[in-house]
Amino acid sequence: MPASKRDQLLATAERLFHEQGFHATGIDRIVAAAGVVRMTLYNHFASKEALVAAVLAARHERFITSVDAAVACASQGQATRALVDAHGDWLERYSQHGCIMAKAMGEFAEHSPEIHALAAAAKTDLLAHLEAAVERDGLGHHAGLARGVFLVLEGSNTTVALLGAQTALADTRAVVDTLLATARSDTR
Amino acid sequence: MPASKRDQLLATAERLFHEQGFHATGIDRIVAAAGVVRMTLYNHFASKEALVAAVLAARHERFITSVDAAVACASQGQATRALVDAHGDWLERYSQHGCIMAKAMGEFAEHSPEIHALAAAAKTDLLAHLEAAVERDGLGHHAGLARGVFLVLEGSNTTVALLGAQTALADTRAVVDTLLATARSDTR
DNA sequence: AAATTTATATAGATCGGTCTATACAGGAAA
DNA sequence: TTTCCTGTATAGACCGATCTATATAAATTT
Repeated sequence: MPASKRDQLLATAERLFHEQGFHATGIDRIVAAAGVVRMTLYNHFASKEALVAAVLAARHERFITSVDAAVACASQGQATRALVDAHGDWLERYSQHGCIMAKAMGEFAEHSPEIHALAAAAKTDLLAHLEAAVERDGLGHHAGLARGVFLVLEGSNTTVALLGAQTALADTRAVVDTLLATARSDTR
Repeated sequence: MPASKRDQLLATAERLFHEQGFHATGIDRIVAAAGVVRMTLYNHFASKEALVAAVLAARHERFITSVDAAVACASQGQATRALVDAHGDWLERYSQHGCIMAKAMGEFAEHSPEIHALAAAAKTDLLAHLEAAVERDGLGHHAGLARGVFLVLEGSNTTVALLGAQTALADTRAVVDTLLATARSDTR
C-alpha cells in the first residue's frame, strides 16, 4: 500500500531538514516535494515546530531500534563494539550530512527549548545504551569508558562530512578498539 | 579607542550567528544589536553571505593563533597535549554553544559552497596543526594518531553542550591520554 | 455519510537588499 | 583661511520575495 500522506510528509521533511537545515527549509518546499497541499500538512501537524518534533522523534525511534537489534545479537563481550558498528552503519547510510540531532540542537538552542530538549534527550539516550553495553561486556567498573566511546561517536558524526565515511569510520573503530583494549588490560 | 563599526558588526554577528544560528539571525537583528544602521553593514559587507564569510575567517584566525601560541611554548614531547588543552580552553571560553564551523557547514552545505568550503578548510587546518604536533612529539610514524585525536576533539565540540564543559573536557583529556600512551608503547 | 484531501485566497510578519537624502568628519586645494 | 572633496554614518522609506498560518468550499476517498 502507498505510504500515508502523513508518512510522506515526515519522510520528505526529514530529508529536507537534514540536507538543507531546519530554518532554511520552508513549509512550501516540504509540501511541494511531498506532492501534497499545504493544508494537508497543517491537518496532521499543528505547526512547523510540531512537525520538527515528530520528525526527530520518528528518526530517533528508528535509530535506537536498529541499534538495539545489533546489540541484542552481539556475541559475548562484543556488545559495545556491536553498538559502535551499528552507529557507523547508520551514519554511513542515513547521516552523510551529519547528525540531525546535533543540527537541531544548534538551530533551536535559543529558539525552541522543546526541540532542543528532544534532540538532547536522543543523544543522552544513546549514551545510556552505550553504558548498558559497556556493563554487559563486563567493563562497567571502568568509569568514563562509555562516555569516552560516546565522545568518539560524536566526533565521527561531524568528521564523516569532512573526511568521508570510510576514513571517519575506520578511525572511529581504531580509537574505540584502543579504548576497549586499555580498559580490559586495566585490572583495577 | 572604540572599536570600529566594522569590528562591532563582526563581533555582534559572530555572537548572534553562534547563539541563534545563521539562517535564524536576520540582518535587522544584527544591526540593532550592534547599534548601527542597516546601510552601515552593507557599506562594509557586500551581502549577508560575505558577512558570514568574514566572521568565520576572523574567528578561525583568532583560534589558530591561540592554538599556535600554546603549542609553541609546550615542553618537549607535550605538543599534542598542549594543542588539546588549548582547544579545550577555547571550547570552554568561546564555544559553549558548540563549534561555529560545524554549524556553518551544516547550514550552508547545500546552500553556499563558498561558506561550506571555508568552514571545512578551518577544520582541516586544525587537523594539519594536529598532525604537525604529533610529528613534533616523535609520534609521526603512528598512522592515524592525529586523526584519532581529531575525532575526539570534534566529539568534545558537540558534547560540551550536552554534558557540560567540565565533563566533556575531562573525558576528552582522558581519551587523548590513552591514545598517546598506547602510541608511545607501540614500538613498531 | 464521514473523513480526508484539494484548490485557492488571504493574513500579516519578516526576509535580504536597495534607494535617496542628510550630516559631519578630516584632509587637500584654492 | 576658506573652499571643496571624499569617506563614513544616520535616517527611513521601499522593493519583491518568502515566511508561517488560517479560512472556506469543492472534490475525493473510505
